Amino acid sequence: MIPDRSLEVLRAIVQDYIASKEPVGSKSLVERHAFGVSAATIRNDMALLEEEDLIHAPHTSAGRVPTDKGYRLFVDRLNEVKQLGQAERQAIENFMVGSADLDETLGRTVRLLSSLTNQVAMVQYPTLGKASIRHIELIPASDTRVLMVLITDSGRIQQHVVELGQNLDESFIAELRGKLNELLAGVPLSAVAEKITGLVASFVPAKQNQVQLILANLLEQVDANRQEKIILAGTANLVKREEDFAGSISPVLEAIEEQVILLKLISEMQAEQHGVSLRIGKENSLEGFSTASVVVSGYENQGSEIAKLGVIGPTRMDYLSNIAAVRAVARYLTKTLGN
Amino acid sequence: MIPDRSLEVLRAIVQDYIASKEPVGSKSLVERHAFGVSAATIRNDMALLEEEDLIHAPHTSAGRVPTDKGYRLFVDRLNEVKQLGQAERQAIENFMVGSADLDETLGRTVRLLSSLTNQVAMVQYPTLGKASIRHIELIPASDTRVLMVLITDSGRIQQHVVELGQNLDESFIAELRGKLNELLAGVPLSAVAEKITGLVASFVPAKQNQVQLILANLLEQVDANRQEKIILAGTANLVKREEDFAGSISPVLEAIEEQVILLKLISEMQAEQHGVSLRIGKENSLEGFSTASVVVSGYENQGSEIAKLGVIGPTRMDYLSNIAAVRAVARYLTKTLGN
DNA sequence: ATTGGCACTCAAGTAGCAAGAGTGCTAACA
DNA sequence: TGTTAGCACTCTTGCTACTTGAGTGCCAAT
Repeated sequence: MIPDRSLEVLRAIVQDYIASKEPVGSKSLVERHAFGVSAATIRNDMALLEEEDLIHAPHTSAGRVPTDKGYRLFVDRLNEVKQLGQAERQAIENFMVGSADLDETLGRTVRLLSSLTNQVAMVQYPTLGKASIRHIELIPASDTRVLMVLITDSGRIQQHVVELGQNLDESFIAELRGKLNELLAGVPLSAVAEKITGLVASFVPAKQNQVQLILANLLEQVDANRQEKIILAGTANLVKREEDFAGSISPVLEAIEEQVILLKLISEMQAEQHGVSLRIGKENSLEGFSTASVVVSGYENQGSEIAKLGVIGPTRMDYLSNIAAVRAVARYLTKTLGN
Repeated sequence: MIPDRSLEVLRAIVQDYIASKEPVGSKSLVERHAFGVSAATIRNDMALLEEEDLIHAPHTSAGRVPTDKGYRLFVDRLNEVKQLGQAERQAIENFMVGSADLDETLGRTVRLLSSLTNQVAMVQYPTLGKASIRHIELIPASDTRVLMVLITDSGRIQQHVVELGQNLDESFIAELRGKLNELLAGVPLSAVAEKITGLVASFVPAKQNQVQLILANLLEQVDANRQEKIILAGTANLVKREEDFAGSISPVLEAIEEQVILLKLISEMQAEQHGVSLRIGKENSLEGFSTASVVVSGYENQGSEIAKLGVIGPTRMDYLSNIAAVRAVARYLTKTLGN
């Protein structure tokens, strides 16, 4: 087992390294922290930590840098997660107040998280897997196009324009709207497909191809809810921190431009302690993320987790602050969504 | 006046510099281009160009680099703008096909432009200043909330949720919807405010505060159309080209994160030749954009320009290709919007 | 277990040097 | 007058060698 003082040394190394971004040596360590022992003793402890693969010396005669494993131990066992300061709490309150619809709320959230952490922030749009349909509206949008609005009981509103290719007939649209709502109100999204089988046949043949079109579009929209979406903010922060990433940041940049990669990344992360999930460096299964860390938390609506949010930054990040920020923002978002 | 051959030399310098990213000297110039004269003669020409502030030597014994003024002369007088290649045209077609609503179309457009130019691309959402209302829809979204959908004759659809604070009354909503459409169908957005004065008074007192709420929201949405919006893609390209920017890119990054700055930048650019507007380096009024160039073109709907799109990159960019791409994408977008 | 001492290593900075690219100028040339 | 060759000069770049300083690892003494 690793003795207590060695763990204290590890904690000091992580803290100093995050603060200074320079490998930290035994001498500066004893200067900055009151260990009550000499540098030579610290060196012995450091040798032990190195053996355990918790720290690592980039060069024979350089100071030490925490390894991924070292960071992991640091966050898991050596620290209480900070509470946010008063100023930050205030900032959150100010930011979130007065958001009306989901788009705006999530937009504000992601910008908030980015400015709070100075990292790249991401917010995933809620998945509607468990949601059900509250109402479907069909509105003529032009001579041949109809706007379909899908409202779910999670409060999400989605709209899409369907091109019918021929002049539309108000009464027919009204009829279809009535039938759809009668059939689908309260139906979970996952059950929509089976519910509407047979609906086409209930219309006069002349209208069947239009019905077909609209239904296909409806299914597409329901499906689009499984195909998730992420919004980002603060990508500029990545560049400002470019040197913090040991290697190149291009894999990270590419991931950020590719929603699919980010979604995969997020979906693999299940909440751990504090309700927050953390992947440090090589813990990320993703190739090229070996110098990046990801902090993610789920947020909820009506008691169940609907999506996730988090930040991406260099492994050399301030884990405690970032975890605190992600957790706090997730809570506020949950609260905001609950109205 | 500057002799023809000197201008040829300028063209050659710009081309070589864009290709190699290295200052270009007299010797390599005669090797790569068949001028039919010796390097010494070229040197004389270069001295002339330098006197005119068209090129500049970073160091006494280095090659020359075009100045902003040099680039300007190059694009204005020394070249035909390229036509896009077959492959690129095909890419545009493929990209744009099958976009249904405005959001999606613009989203595709901006990604297309980014991948075509390998620069940061931006697309401004259409301003609806001249548009008029086609239809207003009010849809109950939950017990106390109503969804307001605003459809304009430019095909744009906007939706917003209004919180009424008390249980809503279907027949009242229907009445309001009827009155609103009767009053506002075909009315230009700019005239909405005056049209609805007095509408509140036509309702029974018990409903007036709800009407007030909804109308306030309607006006807000109409106003939100003046407050413009820009979407971006390919910010990662900026980082890849970081070295291409002489100084730091942080001002550019900040501008990109701040919609307001971008909007200001764009709004100052009026179309010049080829329907494309170009600002090179210090021509940008914006502080910190002295190493960036911006290429912008307007796009149209129903014959009038409704918004702009373009790219941002280092002054050392391939102007001809980028201008061609921006122009082509703007045309395709105009075509797509015209259905 | 801790400590002081000491030899050793390595990165980073500095100085000197040679090579190469490019310039400006001048004098000759067509 | 425009063009050219030649040449001295400048400046960057890369290389090498050297020094310095931070930091280590080990050992013998406490």
